[in-house]
Amino acid sequence: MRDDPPGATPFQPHDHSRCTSTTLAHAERAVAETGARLTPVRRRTLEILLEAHRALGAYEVLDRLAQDGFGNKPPVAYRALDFLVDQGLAHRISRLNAFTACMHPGVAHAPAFLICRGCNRVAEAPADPVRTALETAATALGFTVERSTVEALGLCPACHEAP
Amino acid sequence: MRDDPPGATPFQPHDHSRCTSTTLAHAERAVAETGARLTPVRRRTLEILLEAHRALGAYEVLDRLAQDGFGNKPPVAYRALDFLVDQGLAHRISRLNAFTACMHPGVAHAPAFLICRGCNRVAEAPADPVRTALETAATALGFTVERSTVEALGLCPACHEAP
DNA sequence: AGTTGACATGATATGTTATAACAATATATC
DNA sequence: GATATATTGTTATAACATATCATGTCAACT
Ligand SMILES: [Zn+2]
Ligand SMILES: [Zn+2]
Ligand SMILES: [Zn+2]
Ligand SMILES: [Zn+2]
Repeated sequence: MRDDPPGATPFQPHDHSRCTSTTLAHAERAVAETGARLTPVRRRTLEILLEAHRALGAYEVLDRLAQDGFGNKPPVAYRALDFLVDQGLAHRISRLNAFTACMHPGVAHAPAFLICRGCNRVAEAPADPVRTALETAATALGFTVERSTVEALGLCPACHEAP
Repeated sequence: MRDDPPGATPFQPHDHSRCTSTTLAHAERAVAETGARLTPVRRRTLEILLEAHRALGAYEVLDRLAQDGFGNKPPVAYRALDFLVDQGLAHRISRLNAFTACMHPGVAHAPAFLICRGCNRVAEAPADPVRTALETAATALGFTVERSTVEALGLCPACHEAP
């Protein structure tokens, strides 16, 4: 479980190495519980995402993996990324065709993503009210929502001040 | 301006040829007002989207354009599609990397898209409450939203009954 | 009518993102 | 240790998107 101050996001300054190690430690446990394995490629892929703190394209991830001696063919990256997404350890940012480490692993959540066009960082915002509103709109049309994507593009606090 | 019954979507049965011709007629006028031109490729592209009533990939559109004697190279489709999106006559569905004709042209709107995984049709749902909720969540983190994407995947009324 | 400039289209080439299919290897289970 | 299952590696290709330059079209101005 994370012990970040409430409202912490990649936008605020924070102890990043701790942010990374805490999440990795959680991942080990969480994955084991499901019977799956956090193998070297998968673990390294998660580290890469955590180090970046922004959305990375699959091929950016792949380059780094290859540098570390793992395979250098697309499926290597896509498989690891898909695994992390399935396990709730990473998210796919549809708008960017890219991936980012989850900042709240272990907590059931379907966040809204806030994508800063200044610094490219991505934060997760609580989206329960958003999804409720979406459900309501969909239900009015007889539509049953199974999964949904909520992404906002704009400016984070830091980039807002220094454009 | 459209005169569909309120709540009409591609999910309900409707007079589709009318749906198409009404929208095209509107497009002619709306585009002219902006000083732009609804050229043959552009018009045909809009027709293609309207006929499909679902999201089409750029290359699907391109194939149909080529069959009709237009160019068969990617930029032909992408330029026409980008034009329609700029004019508010079509929308890009991020999740599908695909495009769909706007069902409410002329009305300022930033809809939520309801994507049926059964029949692949796409409907637009009013999303004002959704965006308000998103703004609220973003503002709480000091984030300024400029554009946003709201897309839901699920089942439309028809596909819900006949799976 | 001829010139000009803005817009639009055509064509070539390339870049980017993603998956299918199969072979090789590691790991768990009996 | 034999068998089944999960994982990784590799090849090849599909699908999506853009940069760039050449050519054509049209309306405005002189
Ligand atoms: Zn998350
Ligand atoms: Zn920023
Ligand atoms: Zn629309
Ligand atoms: Zn359906």
